[in-house]
Amino acid sequence: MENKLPETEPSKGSKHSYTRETAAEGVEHALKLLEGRWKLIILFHLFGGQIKRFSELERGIQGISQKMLIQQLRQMEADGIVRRIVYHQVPPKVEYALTDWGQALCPALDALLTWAEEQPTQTVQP
Amino acid sequence: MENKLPETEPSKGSKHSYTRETAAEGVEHALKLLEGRWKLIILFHLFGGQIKRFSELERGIQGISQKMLIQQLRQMEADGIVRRIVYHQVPPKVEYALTDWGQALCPALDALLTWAEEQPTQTVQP
DNA sequence: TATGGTACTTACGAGAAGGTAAGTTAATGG
DNA sequence: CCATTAACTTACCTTCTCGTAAGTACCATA
Repeated sequence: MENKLPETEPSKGSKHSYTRETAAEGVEHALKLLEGRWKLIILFHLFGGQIKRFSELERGIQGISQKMLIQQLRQMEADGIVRRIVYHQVPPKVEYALTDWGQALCPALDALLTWAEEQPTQTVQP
Repeated sequence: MENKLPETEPSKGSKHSYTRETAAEGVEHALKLLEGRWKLIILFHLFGGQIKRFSELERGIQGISQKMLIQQLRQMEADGIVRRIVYHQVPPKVEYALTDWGQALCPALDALLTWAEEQPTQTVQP
């Protein structure tokens, strides 16, 4: 049984070569950066070069707590996805933006979104 | 500061149009299908049209328990990613393969892998 | 001296996810 | 009659994630 897809395994043309294990690890590593109840929504608030203050994000994201907002932002900052810009003022002002690499997530998320759109409707047999 | 990426937000050319919230939900939905300690490694064992028995997967995946293997396979089956082929024999024989849609994950995972490869090396300031 | 605004930080608890180990089923060969 | 084999299933426990709620620091203003 042959399959007609142009690619049957990821990374056929990559500069790296992967085994099943290292490819899975690589993708797992990428997914770990995106896992977290609030990361994607934060990401989408910052895509397109947008720069937002902490309080703007807090107001813009329905249901998030300060603790979670800060936690997810800090993780993404540590991962190199988010840039933190501090103004030394009182009251404090801190802005958040994506790094170039963070912005580069777009096409990848787009591919996932497109894939998800094609999900066949489930046929449930009783 | 301008960013040079051709796309600044996901799904510019999609047949669907997304708000920040619906796009985030869509990607979250896609990620949820892939989350789980063992799903990716299973996926990579089945990519390329491979068909494997339960016991082959069990032997091929280092450290997985039967409980987890079955759990993750069943979830992916319910999600339409994995196909389950039962032979009515004793002792039992059950094979697992990817659906066409499951195979179509490849380019999306490839995009993620490529993105992850480009992660800049972190500069940690003491 | 008291109040407010912004960006955090901490303590505590509930629930989900994952691990280990043992049990179940059903036909077949000895 | 008993053991074997493959594919599960169940009970129980630990660990991780997330949520709520409250507190902190700093300076400006009234």
